[in-house]
Amino acid sequence: MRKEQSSNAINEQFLFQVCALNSAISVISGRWKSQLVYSIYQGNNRFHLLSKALPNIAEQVLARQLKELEAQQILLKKIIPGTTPAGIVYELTLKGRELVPLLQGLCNWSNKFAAGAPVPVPAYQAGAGG
Amino acid sequence: MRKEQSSNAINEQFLFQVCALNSAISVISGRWKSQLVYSIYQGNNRFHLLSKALPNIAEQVLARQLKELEAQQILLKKIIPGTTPAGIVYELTLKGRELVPLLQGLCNWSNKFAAGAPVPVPAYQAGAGG
DNA sequence: TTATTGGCTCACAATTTTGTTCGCTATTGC
DNA sequence: GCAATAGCGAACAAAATTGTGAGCCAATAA
Repeated sequence: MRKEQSSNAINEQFLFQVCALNSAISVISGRWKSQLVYSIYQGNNRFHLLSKALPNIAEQVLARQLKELEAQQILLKKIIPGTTPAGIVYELTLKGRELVPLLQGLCNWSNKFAAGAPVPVPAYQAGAGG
Repeated sequence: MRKEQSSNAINEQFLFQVCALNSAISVISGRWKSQLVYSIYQGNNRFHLLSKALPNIAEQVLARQLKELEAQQILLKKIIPGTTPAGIVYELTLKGRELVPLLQGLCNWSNKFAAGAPVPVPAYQAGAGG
């Protein structure tokens, strides 16, 4: 549970006020979270599909992270009628869908500068070999 | 210190392998971190300037976060010669500079969907009033 | 009757992150 | 001799996140 008056929580709130960037980061920064968003985007829109796509995640953790993403309005749950036990489909909201290209941007950025990747050279240096 | 063999650490590594997205998230997700990148980008390139820009951060925490950002090659330190005590300038690397627009994207995304913001309406619904 | 399915909730333990206290460098100025 | 400056490092405490063990629902198949 949150302490609300801890320095930690106060600093978090402070950052939220400084720039919405920090709220965005806090939304996507939990373990599994952005990967879940991306997995759902790819069509793994059921609990067991996500479980299969990310074999290391415990079901309890999966449930918790999904719940948080729902609270943050990144996704929503829809009950599939006439199934037993009732199945649930996870769908990205507009907010969630618009997050995806940003995540892809981060992915590309990370790949570009990964260890072992060819060193990126600024344009004005490229070919300036002597 | 890291435990390396904890489920937590193993899962983190697992996600790093699934997609570079997860490495990117782990780079920017510490408290203060992306705000520091942005502050440096805005010209607060000295320790005391950052301290002033973010009055709530403890100096030791600031030092630690800067050190981590340096280890992740987001920024680098340059000693100002002939000053006493020796001053240090923080500069974004290419990797750091290319992170900035992604952070701005996250900021815009967050603002767009913030509570109180006008509800974004998909194009095909806009004006479909009957 | 018991196991199985799909999706969870709750409480607690393990781990990690964040903040705090103390101290250090080395020079200038009072 | 002592404070101030600019920038930290180490060790520890507080808080937050993540993982784990147990169990629940309600129908249906074995």
